[in-house]
Amino acid sequence: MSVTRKKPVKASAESTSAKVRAAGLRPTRQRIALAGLLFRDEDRHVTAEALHEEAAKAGVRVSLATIYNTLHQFTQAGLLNEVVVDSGRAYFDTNIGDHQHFYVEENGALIDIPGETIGISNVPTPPKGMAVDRVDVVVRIKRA
Amino acid sequence: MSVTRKKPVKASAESTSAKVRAAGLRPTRQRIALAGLLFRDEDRHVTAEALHEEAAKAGVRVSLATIYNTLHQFTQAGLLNEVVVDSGRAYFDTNIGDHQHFYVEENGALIDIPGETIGISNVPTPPKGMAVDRVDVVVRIKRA
DNA sequence: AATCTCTTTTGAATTGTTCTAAAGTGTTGA
DNA sequence: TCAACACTTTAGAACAATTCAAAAGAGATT
Repeated sequence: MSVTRKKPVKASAESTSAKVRAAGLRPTRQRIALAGLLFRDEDRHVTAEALHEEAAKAGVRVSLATIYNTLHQFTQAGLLNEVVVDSGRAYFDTNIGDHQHFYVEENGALIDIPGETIGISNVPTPPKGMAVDRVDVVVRIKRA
Repeated sequence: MSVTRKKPVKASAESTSAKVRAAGLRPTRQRIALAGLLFRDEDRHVTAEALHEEAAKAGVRVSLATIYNTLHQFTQAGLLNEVVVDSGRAYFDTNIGDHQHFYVEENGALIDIPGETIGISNVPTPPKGMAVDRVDVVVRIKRA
């Protein structure tokens, strides 16, 4: 069977607002604008700094503090996932489904690996009283 | 069959010195002391800050900058592995063999998972011109 | 011991992120 | 519609982790 690649529908301003509201957050100018940038296209990966610049280029005036607040709120609301690949900066991923990443250490680029690609088996039972939150797989790649 | 758990031999001052030298580094007082702390016992995980404190308690005077230098040099020499589980601080692991980790987000603890436990299959081919450097698996756990 | 090179150190500098207090804005009910 | 309130945003300070730079110190080699 062919893999069903969900082509995201270009979100309208209204649906973006609705999405923010649905997340339990007030649809403020900033949040709507950032959601618009984040969920407009294909799945994407951003750092706070990168999104800040992108917003600036798009003519949206948002403070860096708000970028951080928003990224965390969206993450908490399940709209984003945080990806840990670098001790030094945080990446946020609009793809909240089960999947993994290639990480190009050289330039900090992240590339999605569809969730059904890699097989992970025999994840051991956590210590008493603990439960698995999630299993992260990062395939670090470099120039051949 | 039973898993062969290599019980590390208590490294002598001489062998520690030799280990540092073998790594292509001058066996200075600081490096020998840090190697002594790091490779004395079982496999262990440290942060720069933690090792700094530990050294202080052990009566070894080493600057934090040297801790960082040394951890990186040891890593580059293949004596340590860096583990990325937290965008915020770097962990170093004296276990340089193939294995994975449980990561307790709550308190930042790392727990080794023997390399032969988890099965990873079908790691996809990296983009043209790239090669897999390594595959990291982190099992994030939390209080049940 | 002289010399050369590699190391360590201190403290400043950077980077990424969070905090704080004040000003601003969405929402609600009269 | 507007007041009133709670939630947000903002600028800038504060922080934490790490790196850098210049000068002093210490192995190695002769």
